Amino acid sequence: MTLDVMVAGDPGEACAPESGELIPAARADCLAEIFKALADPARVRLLAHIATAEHGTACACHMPDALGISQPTLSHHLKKLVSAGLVTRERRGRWAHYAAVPAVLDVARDFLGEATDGPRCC
Amino acid sequence: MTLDVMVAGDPGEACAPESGELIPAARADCLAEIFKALADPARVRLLAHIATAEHGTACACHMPDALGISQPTLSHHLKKLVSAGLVTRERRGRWAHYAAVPAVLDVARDFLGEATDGPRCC
DNA sequence: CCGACGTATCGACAGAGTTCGATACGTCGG
DNA sequence: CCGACGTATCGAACTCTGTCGATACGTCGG
Repeated sequence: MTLDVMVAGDPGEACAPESGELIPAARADCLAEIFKALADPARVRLLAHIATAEHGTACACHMPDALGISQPTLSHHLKKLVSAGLVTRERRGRWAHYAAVPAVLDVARDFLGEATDGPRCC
Repeated sequence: MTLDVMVAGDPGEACAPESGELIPAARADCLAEIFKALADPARVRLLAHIATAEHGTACACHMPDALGISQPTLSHHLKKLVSAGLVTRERRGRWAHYAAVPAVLDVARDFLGEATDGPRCC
């Protein structure tokens, strides 16, 4: 114990001490949850399919055929999207219709906007 | 064999045959790659830290301390961000400086914009 | 020239995610 | 009432990812 850590605190400090801001962990966790729901090609296509649907809603009956995945896999991916709050599920009779939630997508889009606009300077 | 699959092709067809459009697999794969790079709280904070830095670039020296992760873990996450094209790496002397790539972030933002704007109708 | 420093890579482990077949649940048609 | 249909869940196998300690590489200061 008490090793030779006598180098003290900060030596050179060649780079700026605090360049960028550090967003709170809660916000980072929420954003990561949204992005994690989109971290799969099948779910990206699924969201695009639902969001661009004619009436804003799309039923799941044709999706396995269109995406080339099995029905349980589709249900799994849709569950992920619903859990993340990106889409909502509504059962009409024995068909399930899904609709996108623009508010949650805006959260992710705003974050990317902050990052795209670059530093606050200039 | 030859089970009673005589139900033929399509029965009821209660829902619209083609509600939403299906984006090509290549685009979905590219978008999923970007979102996968952001599917972690540490990388979300990392990107925000880099993008909002004063000169557009941030060095990696203070990051492990700020995020509470070890140095190899930081290097791993930064490698993911660089591989996805979200940030670029530039070595100045023995320090590494990272800068965000707005063009790639715009790709993800545009996709979310399409999904947020909802269906083309109305 | 050599030690100190910042960074990247390697190996290993735990944990989560993706995929499918099989199966259970709820609903419509005859 | 019962079979057919669409959907959700379960279990299992495989892969991917996150995390760390240990270590190698390249650079600066004395």
